[in-house]
Amino acid sequence: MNVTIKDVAKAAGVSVATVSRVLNNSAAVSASAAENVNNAIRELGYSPNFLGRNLRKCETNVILAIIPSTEQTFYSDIIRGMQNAASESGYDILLSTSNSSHNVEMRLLNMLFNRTVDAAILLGTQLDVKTLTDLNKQHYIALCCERVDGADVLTVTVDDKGGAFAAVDKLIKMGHRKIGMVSTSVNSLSSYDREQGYKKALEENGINLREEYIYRGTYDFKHGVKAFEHFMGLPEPPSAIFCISDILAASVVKKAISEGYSVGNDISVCGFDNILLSWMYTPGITTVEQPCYDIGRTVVEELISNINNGTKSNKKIMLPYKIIERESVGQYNAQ
Amino acid sequence: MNVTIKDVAKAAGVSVATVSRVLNNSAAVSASAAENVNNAIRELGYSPNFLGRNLRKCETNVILAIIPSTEQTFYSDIIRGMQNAASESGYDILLSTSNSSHNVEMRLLNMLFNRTVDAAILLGTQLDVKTLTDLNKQHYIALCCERVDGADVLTVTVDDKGGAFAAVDKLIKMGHRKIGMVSTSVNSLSSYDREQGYKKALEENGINLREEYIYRGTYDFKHGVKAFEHFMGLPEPPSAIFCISDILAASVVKKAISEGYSVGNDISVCGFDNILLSWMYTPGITTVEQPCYDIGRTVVEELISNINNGTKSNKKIMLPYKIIERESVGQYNAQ
DNA sequence: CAATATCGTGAAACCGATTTCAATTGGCAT
DNA sequence: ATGCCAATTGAAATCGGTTTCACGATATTG
Repeated sequence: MNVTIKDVAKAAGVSVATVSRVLNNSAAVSASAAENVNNAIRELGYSPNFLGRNLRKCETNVILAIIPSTEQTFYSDIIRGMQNAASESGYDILLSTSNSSHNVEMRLLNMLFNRTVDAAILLGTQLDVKTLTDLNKQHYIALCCERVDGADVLTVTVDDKGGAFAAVDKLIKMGHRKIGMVSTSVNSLSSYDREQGYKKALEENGINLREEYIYRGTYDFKHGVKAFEHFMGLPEPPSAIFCISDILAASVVKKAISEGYSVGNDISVCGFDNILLSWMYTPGITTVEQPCYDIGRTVVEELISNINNGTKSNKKIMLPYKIIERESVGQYNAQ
Repeated sequence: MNVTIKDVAKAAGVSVATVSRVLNNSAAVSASAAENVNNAIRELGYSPNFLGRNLRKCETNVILAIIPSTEQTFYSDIIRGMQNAASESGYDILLSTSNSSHNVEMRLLNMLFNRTVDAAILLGTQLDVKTLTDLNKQHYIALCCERVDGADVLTVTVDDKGGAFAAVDKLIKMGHRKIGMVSTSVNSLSSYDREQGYKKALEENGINLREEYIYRGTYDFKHGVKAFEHFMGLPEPPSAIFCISDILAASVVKKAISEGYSVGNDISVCGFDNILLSWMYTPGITTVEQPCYDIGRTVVEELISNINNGTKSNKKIMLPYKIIERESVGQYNAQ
């Protein structure tokens, strides 16, 4: 049924070894033989079976990227960066979603064990430090966007703490003293780091931390609404709210508007990520931009460099953020 | 270095054939032999190499889904549906993005030729009818969300024309007579079908079609802004605007608000897709919902059924839409 | 001119699994 | 005790490539 390298060899009147050499430019082949082979390939419509090839070479040139969910447009540019970097080295990126499920993640990582892919990139993971470190000893893996404390694994993230610090510091410089934060209670170090940045900004500006000003929920947009309700129920509601994601920020903004607030005047809201939504919203949402494309490129470049050199650099790379000013944040005005 | 089936066989004191039988439950193996094998597998930490396995079985149990871009959250539920349906049959879904590039798409489809995957699903494609039909003769492929006229290929979409008809008919029933449409000039039949639904609704309600009421750009959100400017520059601007996507609708709404319009009162805007954004926007955007999860499930179920039966049903399946009413559409009020 | 290096080539081993086929074993009926 | 059948089992073929190695032919060197 399918045309194999043997058929090509027969049609070209050469051995399979010669065909293979032509396919891979792996050794000198006479011009006439090469021409015969190429003609045969064209005539027969031959395409090499990668299962045979990969089995022999013990490599697939495929890198698996596991994303928690496709719900956030956030990953779009990261993936583009990954794919560009990968294709420059002859690799392909395959995506799969884990739905933040430990079981699904393990099932997907099985593709590493069974050699379907050469490496895996985890954009957020449910695995613990030990599992990750062990995994990294046997295989090529990397963490992206979400670090894991103590895991000795190649990791590329934005400067979460720095970005949060800069955003909150900016709010303070604009006169805000009562600043709420919408964070998560889930086991996520990016949230934790952003909280640290928030706290540092308060501290450096001589503002006391108030526990009731930190709301912890999940990444789900519904928690933006709940956070806003919580803050506005306080005796002294904050005049500005810093959110660990644009989705949560948009949700806070929506609720604020529906309650009759003028966002950017009565209350300021700042997000994180700079996804399309923050640009499109009315009012535009001030946010901390992640260098998504570069994050994607960097993690793949480092990973392929490890593969090619047979090393495990396990670098921890932190890329710079950028503050994007829009209309959802304004000068503090005492009423 | 790596532990193979041979190592397991040696450790368990049986032949590789017996190990294989245990791995696949393919034939009767004595309880004692099975136990030895399982112990050896556990002790050695053995995981079968799928390249060898797949090479021999001529199957990978992997389906490739090619999405034009990850930019639109729209695909999230479709992919979830695909993955659920796939895993029920022991398949995995791999995603890749083509960035709407013909070249990238062909490079990805190469995974079909080289047997890296068993089948491919195209969510939008740059390929022409002949290429698709030929491809479908040699391999298992399917179209999802975006049909191609005349392509004899399994296709699953929403009822684009029906959804657009219902949305525009609703606008008319609410008193609107001057209705703009934001469409695309790109080669996309979903846009075309939605235009047909728009035209049909006008016709059935005895409203003359005005060419200047149809703006054609691309899917890029910037075209929402341009469309709005175009419409408002007309001598008789429309009182309602129907958009072929929520992204474009949100962009129209943003521009309208920034121009001082009260969306839902001064002007009505309706989208298509029902992505998260349409819910989160202020005002909430009235839209036509696609049954994304079911679309994903259905296309995978049909595809796997084709693979298992060795058939090519090439069905054209159209799933029902649902109108979601929010605040961006209101009764026509003559000013 | 002899000795040696280089080039092009094919036969065969190999990657790691599955599957066919034949052989061995044990149980049961006669 | 003999014959027959079913249940286990392993040797070997196979999937489709890549790569090693040996060999003959040609080119280069002293």
